[in-house]
Amino acid sequence: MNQQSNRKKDILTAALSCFTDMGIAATSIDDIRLKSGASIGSIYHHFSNKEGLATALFREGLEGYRQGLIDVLSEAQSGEVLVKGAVDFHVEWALAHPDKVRFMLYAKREMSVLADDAVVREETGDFLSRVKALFTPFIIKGEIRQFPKELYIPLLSGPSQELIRIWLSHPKVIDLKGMKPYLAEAAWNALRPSS
Amino acid sequence: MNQQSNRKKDILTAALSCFTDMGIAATSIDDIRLKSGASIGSIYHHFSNKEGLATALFREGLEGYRQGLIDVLSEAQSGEVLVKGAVDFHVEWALAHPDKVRFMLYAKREMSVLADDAVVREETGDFLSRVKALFTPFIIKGEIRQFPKELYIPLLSGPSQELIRIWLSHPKVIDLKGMKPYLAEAAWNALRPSS
DNA sequence: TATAATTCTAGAATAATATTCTAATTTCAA
DNA sequence: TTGAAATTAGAATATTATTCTAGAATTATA
Repeated sequence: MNQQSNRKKDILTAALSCFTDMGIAATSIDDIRLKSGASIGSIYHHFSNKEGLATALFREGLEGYRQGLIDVLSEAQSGEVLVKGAVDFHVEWALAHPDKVRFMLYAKREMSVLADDAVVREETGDFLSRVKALFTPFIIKGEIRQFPKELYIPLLSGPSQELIRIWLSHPKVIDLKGMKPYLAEAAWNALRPSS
Repeated sequence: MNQQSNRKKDILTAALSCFTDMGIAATSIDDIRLKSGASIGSIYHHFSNKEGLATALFREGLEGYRQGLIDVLSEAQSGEVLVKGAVDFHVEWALAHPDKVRFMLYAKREMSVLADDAVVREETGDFLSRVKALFTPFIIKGEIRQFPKELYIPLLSGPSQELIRIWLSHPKVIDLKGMKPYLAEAAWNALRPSS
């Protein structure tokens, strides 16, 4: 039970590493076999195929990010702390897991168009509901401005997300950590009441 | 000379359509052959391989977007018009070319890690220089706030970009066009002096 | 206009790679 | 201890990308 889990995790780790280095299309199952030490049969036992492997990685990353964000948001006592805390977490997560971010950002939809969207959609729906529940009280209290609901995520994380994207391409040039205060301030300015 | 160009364009069009419908990984050269009417030999005559085809599509899209943006920015007479015009163009371009946007957003880095980055980087550098030249006078005049230079693009287009991303996944649910005023206002608030 | 050179097209032949399949081996519960 | 289930292995097969050779179309040159 332990050996098995490790083997599965080894495959995921090797795959993420290969995907990061060479891109999904360019990494062969054999590359993953060599790097993970698993056999072809073992890889196909644990994952349906290359796409299934990519999907598993994607979901694993998403799950970690979402759980962390919910934890941070749950503790906020004011609208400002909520918003700035979310931005801070977002950037810190990227700094801590650059490979996962790169993979999730660039490799996602590539693999197939719908995949198992049933499950992914449900998880996404749950996540959005939970985030909404954490924002709502502050909107009602007037600490956060009211917007059409689809705008909250773009206003909150859009600039951070865009800077992270640039940072992934030019890690040496961009001081992502140093930009955190600006990003937090910008998000708060966009979401605070009036102006 | 005319027949040839058409053939090449037909291949690009068919490829974009296949990539949009099934994803890059899942479309075979044979799919592109069938949809374009070109032979395998012809496809490989015009493009080095599947990745080269994707790269050509990516560059074509980028070129169109960039040229259009430069045109819009060049006419702006004030900081506010510059910023809001840029956001407006960005969103309108997505509305007009959803397939290209989807492709560029999701399919890009997938294909290979560096590809012909020499050329792409140079083009990107030129583009950024030109954009910078259009912003600078307004920053000097004090109509646009001074920031670390890597922040302008995220603050300007981050929220729009993020909403577009969501819109591509849920086109029926999101009223992208209707959100334009909010996005323009948010960008202007982020970039205008003081607050 | 004739003809050489170049570009383009075609599809069969080949190479690379993904996936399946059968047979062990290991793990775990009874 | 034993048998069922899970896991591993790698050879066999299927799929797909790419190359190659030959011929058709176009363009340039005389």
